[in-house]
Amino acid sequence: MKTPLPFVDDYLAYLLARASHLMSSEFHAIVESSGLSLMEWRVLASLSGVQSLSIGELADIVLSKQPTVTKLVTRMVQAGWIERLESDNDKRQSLVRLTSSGLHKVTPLLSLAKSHELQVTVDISAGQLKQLKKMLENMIARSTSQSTK
Amino acid sequence: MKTPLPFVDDYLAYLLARASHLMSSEFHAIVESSGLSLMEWRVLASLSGVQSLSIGELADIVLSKQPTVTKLVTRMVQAGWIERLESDNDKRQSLVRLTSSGLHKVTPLLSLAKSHELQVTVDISAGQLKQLKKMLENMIARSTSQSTK
DNA sequence: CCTTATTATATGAATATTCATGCAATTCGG
DNA sequence: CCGAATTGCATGAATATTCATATAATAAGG
Repeated sequence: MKTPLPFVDDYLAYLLARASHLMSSEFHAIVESSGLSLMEWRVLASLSGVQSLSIGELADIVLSKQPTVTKLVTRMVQAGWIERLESDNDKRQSLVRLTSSGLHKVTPLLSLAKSHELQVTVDISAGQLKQLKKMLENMIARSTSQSTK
Repeated sequence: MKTPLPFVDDYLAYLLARASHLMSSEFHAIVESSGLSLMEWRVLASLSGVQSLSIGELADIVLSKQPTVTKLVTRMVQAGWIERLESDNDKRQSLVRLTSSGLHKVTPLLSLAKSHELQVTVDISAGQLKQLKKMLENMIARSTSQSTK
């Protein structure tokens, strides 16, 4: 039944993309019943637990381009979930933080995300999961160190 | 130096998204010098080694929505890399296959993709890499079996 | 068969993303 | 310090994606 896909089947970039897309879109079903898009969820989750982030930091974290995030943030400010504030250190920066409304919106989702992760990884042993995460972290760390060198 | 990100740091969906985004955008630098976007590369790679794929199959494989793929395919047909043909079995389907121009375009990239994978995973042992891929495949397989039940 | 539902794709309007660029604030050399 | 280069963000125009829907072909039920 399974279509053989000569190239993509064993290609790591594709497996990562597919697994990522899978987890995100499964969780999207949960997120959208809160009236949030995936990108909005990512922004709120990124902001939870920190004082504030700049547009640039946010763009890096949510894996989007700066103009995209500028406009996304504008919409989310209008929705009342986040607010802008100016930086003391660097007046070029536009900092963003959760409002209490945004915090209220994202808090239940943080738990739901964790329990979704448990569902998805139910067949993987704790040790294996730790290994998996460590390999992903290493791949990510490798690149950030390379770009610094 | 590393910003602590309370939520996303240990969240599997995020690690996958980040690792995936990383590999794709690194390879994007290679792909774009061939004048291809990432989605165009995915389409060509998906079509290489198979006779043809329908729009729907393609949309599933390249992780996009059907209308997106319909329009992407239209552009790629105009560029001469792929061609449409009609299905004998089901006249609703619009099949797509590589042209010789498309094959010519994608062939060198298939090798480059493999060698890029080797670079990215150089710090991971062969056994670990196999494990990693297996876990990703299992996650993917789990979902497709669930949606069928 | 014939009707009804379903499936595969296309398409137009609405929305979002991206590219190029501009401006203001900061940093860097000398 | 001062000018030149760089950085951070915003913005408008171009492009791409998405949603809703339409159409045609197939499948399913009686």
